[in-house]
Amino acid sequence: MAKATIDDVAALAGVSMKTVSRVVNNEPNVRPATREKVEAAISALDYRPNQSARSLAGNRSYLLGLIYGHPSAHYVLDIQEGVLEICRPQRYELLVHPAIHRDPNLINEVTDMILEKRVDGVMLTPPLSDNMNVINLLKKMNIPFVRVAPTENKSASPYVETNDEEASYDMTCQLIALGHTRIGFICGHPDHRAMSLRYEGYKAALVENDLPLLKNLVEQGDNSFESGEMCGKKLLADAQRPTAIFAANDDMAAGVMMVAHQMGIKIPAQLSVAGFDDTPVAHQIWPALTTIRQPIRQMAKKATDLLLKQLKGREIQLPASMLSSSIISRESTGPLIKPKDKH
Amino acid sequence: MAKATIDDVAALAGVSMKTVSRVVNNEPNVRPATREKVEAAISALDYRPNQSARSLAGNRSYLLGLIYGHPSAHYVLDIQEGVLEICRPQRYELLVHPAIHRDPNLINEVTDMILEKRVDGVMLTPPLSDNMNVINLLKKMNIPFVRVAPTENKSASPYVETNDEEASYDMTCQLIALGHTRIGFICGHPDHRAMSLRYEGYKAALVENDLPLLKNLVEQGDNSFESGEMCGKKLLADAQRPTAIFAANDDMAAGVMMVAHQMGIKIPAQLSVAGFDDTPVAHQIWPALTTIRQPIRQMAKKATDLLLKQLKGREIQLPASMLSSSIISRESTGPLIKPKDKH
DNA sequence: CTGAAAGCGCTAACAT
DNA sequence: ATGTTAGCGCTTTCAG
Repeated sequence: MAKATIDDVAALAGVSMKTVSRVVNNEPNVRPATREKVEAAISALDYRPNQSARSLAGNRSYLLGLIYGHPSAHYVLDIQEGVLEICRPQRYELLVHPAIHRDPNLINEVTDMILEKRVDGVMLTPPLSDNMNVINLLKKMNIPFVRVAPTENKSASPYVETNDEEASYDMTCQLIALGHTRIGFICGHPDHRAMSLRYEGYKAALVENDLPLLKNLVEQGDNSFESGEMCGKKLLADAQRPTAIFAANDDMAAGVMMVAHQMGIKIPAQLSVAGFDDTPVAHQIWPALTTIRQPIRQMAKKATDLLLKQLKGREIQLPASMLSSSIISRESTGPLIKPKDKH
Repeated sequence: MAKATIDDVAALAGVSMKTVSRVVNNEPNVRPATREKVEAAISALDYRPNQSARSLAGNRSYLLGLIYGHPSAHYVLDIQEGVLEICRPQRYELLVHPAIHRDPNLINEVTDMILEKRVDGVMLTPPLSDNMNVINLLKKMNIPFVRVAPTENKSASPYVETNDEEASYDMTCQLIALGHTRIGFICGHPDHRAMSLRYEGYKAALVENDLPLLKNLVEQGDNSFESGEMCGKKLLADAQRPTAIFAANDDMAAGVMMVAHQMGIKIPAQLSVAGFDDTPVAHQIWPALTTIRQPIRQMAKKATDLLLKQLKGREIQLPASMLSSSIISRESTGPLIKPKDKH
């Protein structure tokens, strides 16, 4: 059986092609009786509109582009599945594009996506949400786009965000409430601007609690497990070592825990460790890691929603949408146990 | 500036539309001089062929479908990026479809992908590589497909595979060589057929080394960390507990390690633990997990290559391709330390 | 509310 | 080696 076309359906239903088109696209101005007839014909023939033809005639591709640069597989997949959950029912498909941040070829590839694949809209995830080269290109091409968790130029496009800084502040306060005053912090990759907000939250909590910001308690990592190990080693080598370490992501926190284990430092009795992201490793590691969970999938869904609304020409009055992250308390953090004081 | 079309290019180059088409598609029978003229016009206008028009006229979508059901984000992303690496240069794009194994709606969704999105070819990853409903649908629809690591009906399509069973055999032998004779095994999800090959490898190694297959040393997990914890608890509660445990994936191995830590069992001094997959958790956990790494990305690349060859009508003489997995030895396994014998 | 006609930008088949 | 002619299956535009 050859694939049915819109003409076949029209013939079977005894209407014109255009009426079938109206039914398929849920357009108004079709009498219920006519609609039913057409729908019957559609299912009888198992008719499915040919996307290529729709795209060509309608000058729309029904394709969304996702450009991602995040190193974490879970983050990416969560975003991806969130997007699909929203766009599939509206007959939009997704083209995924892994991008290496700072890749000089990126601009070319994005141009290709727009000109050749004709994507109707684009989504950017961190750290690309802050990549001005891409943002400017998208604006120049006049193609709708949304960003997930941008930290800069927020007026450039609709976006969704989460309260990274606040969550980080809360986590730090929680450590302070447990009695910790020497709290180390491991910063994330400097290219990933959202990471610096996490550091801001840490600093704000110290200030709020009249704790000094000590330079030798802050190390610069790059989001990798290995950098967590290196920073952890430096922090823990200090005679006046911290009693708690808060890393800007879970991988680095896992690195700290690895080093602590190797040095025979007990967690959480002698050292509390906290991370950020709630990746799977967080609950699989021993002891299970206290961390912060971002609403990744919800952000992706909301962002897709904003993007599709743009495509449909609706003005977006509220370009931003804030979704909350939450602290997940596990076993890697605990109350400060004072070392025996000298008498 | 409006987007240039093939007519614009033809006009500028002073040739016919068809000649431009020939150049764009790298077809033969174009004089070098003509080709150059056309290429000059193409770059002058920054012309990019409209995919929708190509698809409609050529009755091809230049779209590949990836249907995945694997629970691990890294596995999926690795596959996805491997596919893109090969298909992008050939101007094919990828449509991703997360599928819940055994979802009754799956057949409908796949039908949609084929009929509506008109994908030219499909790739199936485990455990969908063995899903006969999908395989039969694909055959009925007469659409080319490849499978990654199928375990059954290997003649149904071209495929790529890895030596799971052999790797599992090797790992078990390695544990035996370290002196272990009571080696526990945690099986994977029964729906995931490749998992049972890992069990076969374990059994084969026991037989080869004249070791008994003890029922109370084998537990049934479901690939999750939590099931690893449960099975680990059962195995370790035994008075005659195993001195080594081999889990069919890393998540379950991590579960065993968690339980061991909680019970105060030292790894690897009192218990060796091995996993399978080399997920990130394997090297982030303490002590780092001995495991097996599959050539996921290479399998995806090879599979994409096979699929594209099919699409181009070349007969595939060698439908299968075997890529080797390898053992990654880390700190979670070590020699058997005999408990002090009673005198 | 419904329909007829005219393309969208390409490729395929067949000239030349 | 190059050009001509017809569509592909829809949406759009404009008429009724």
